[in-house]
Amino acid sequence: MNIPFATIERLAIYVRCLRHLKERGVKKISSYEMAEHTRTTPEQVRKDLSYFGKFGKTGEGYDVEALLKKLEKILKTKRKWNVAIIGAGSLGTALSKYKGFKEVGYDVKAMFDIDPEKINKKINGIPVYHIEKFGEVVDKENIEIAIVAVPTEAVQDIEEIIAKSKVKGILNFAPVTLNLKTRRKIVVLDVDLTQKLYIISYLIKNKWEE
Amino acid sequence: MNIPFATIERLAIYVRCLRHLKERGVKKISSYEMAEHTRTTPEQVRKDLSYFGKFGKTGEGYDVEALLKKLEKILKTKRKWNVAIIGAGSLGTALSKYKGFKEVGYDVKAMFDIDPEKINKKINGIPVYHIEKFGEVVDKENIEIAIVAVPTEAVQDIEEIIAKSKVKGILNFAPVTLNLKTRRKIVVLDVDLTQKLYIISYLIKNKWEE
DNA sequence: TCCTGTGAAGCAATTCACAGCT
DNA sequence: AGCTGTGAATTGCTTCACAGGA
Repeated sequence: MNIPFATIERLAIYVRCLRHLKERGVKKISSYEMAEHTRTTPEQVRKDLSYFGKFGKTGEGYDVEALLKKLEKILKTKRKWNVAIIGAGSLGTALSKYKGFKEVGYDVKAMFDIDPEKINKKINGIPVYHIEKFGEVVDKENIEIAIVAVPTEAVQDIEEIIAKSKVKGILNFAPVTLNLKTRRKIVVLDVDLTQKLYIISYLIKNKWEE
Repeated sequence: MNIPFATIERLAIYVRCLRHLKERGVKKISSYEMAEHTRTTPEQVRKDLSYFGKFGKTGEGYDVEALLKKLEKILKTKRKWNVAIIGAGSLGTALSKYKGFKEVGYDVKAMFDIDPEKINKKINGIPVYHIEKFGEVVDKENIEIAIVAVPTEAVQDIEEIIAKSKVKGILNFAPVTLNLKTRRKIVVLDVDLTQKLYIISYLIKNKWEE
């Protein structure tokens, strides 16, 4: 069966939600309550889950802890992932401080830059290497995911370096489409902050002024 | 006609792409080239544009500058927007430094926090206020968009403050669903960094290990 | 009664295929 | 020949509606 991408996106939100519920000691939850917490509908919640199995009890709802475990397994989120951040500027540094990553199993093992002032020092305890060492460090530290946080001008220079490395997935904050010339499949997800603001502007205009 | 949300999302990417092309002095572009630059298909590009009018010349393609202007107008991106950042931690600070925003017309006018060490000082030239002053500053500075960059624990405290203010749109970096109890429509867009990593993990697993 | 799980229906988005312009 | 613009076909996603278990 083909699982909708939108379902995967929501699954990640369900995991987040279930974690919060577990922390607060909530034991049971229905698809109705879940939907309220995640801006969707109960039917959607049930349908999303149904792609992967039957996790609920009729008339009762879902067991928070059990469902969380199942979803984490589906998303492969239970195991640890080693991450590198390319670009030790303000965004890269902010991301390296982000506690949320480590809490859920994403461990930033290395940062990369070209500024000699930054190289061979540590930022928040994370070693900063020259970008030339990327492939080498990726191998040594078993890094599977790279976060790209470099300015637009620098993207060209790092595309080839990434393509040649063994990295499997990229979270890209640079506002350009990465052009990875490689036979391997590399998963790329874009986070374009400016795009989000554009969309907000459009939605404001169309919700407010008509 | 009802315009697909996915179309709006792509429109923002087209704008970004056209800006780059314009800077590089490119005058003409076909839907085929556009598609290559934006990870989509030529048909999709043409269909997206067709919701808003006819911008191309048969057999020739699109005029980069003219198309850019049209799309900017559609997205209301040509006019200026005043923005506030709530949370002067590392993420908020990184966002305040982000040059991309100002370049495209989003002007960060104020930041908010509760830490007395930060209040009444400036970060990157932007004044930091106590969150209590939020409504007041929003009015005075004509702020329409708020960027939420506070830790999860702090979200509860700011939800009501935002709901009461005149803000029209929110870009939310906190990994929780905002619960804005207000009659007004406020546009909320979430950027959940952890969610993105979850999705990458899933996609890696499903592209690589089967 | 309350809530899950799921085929079927309905709706939305994408892709196809081609007419038509230059 | 080359490329746009767009109805029609197709694919994909969501919502409906209800059977069935506790």
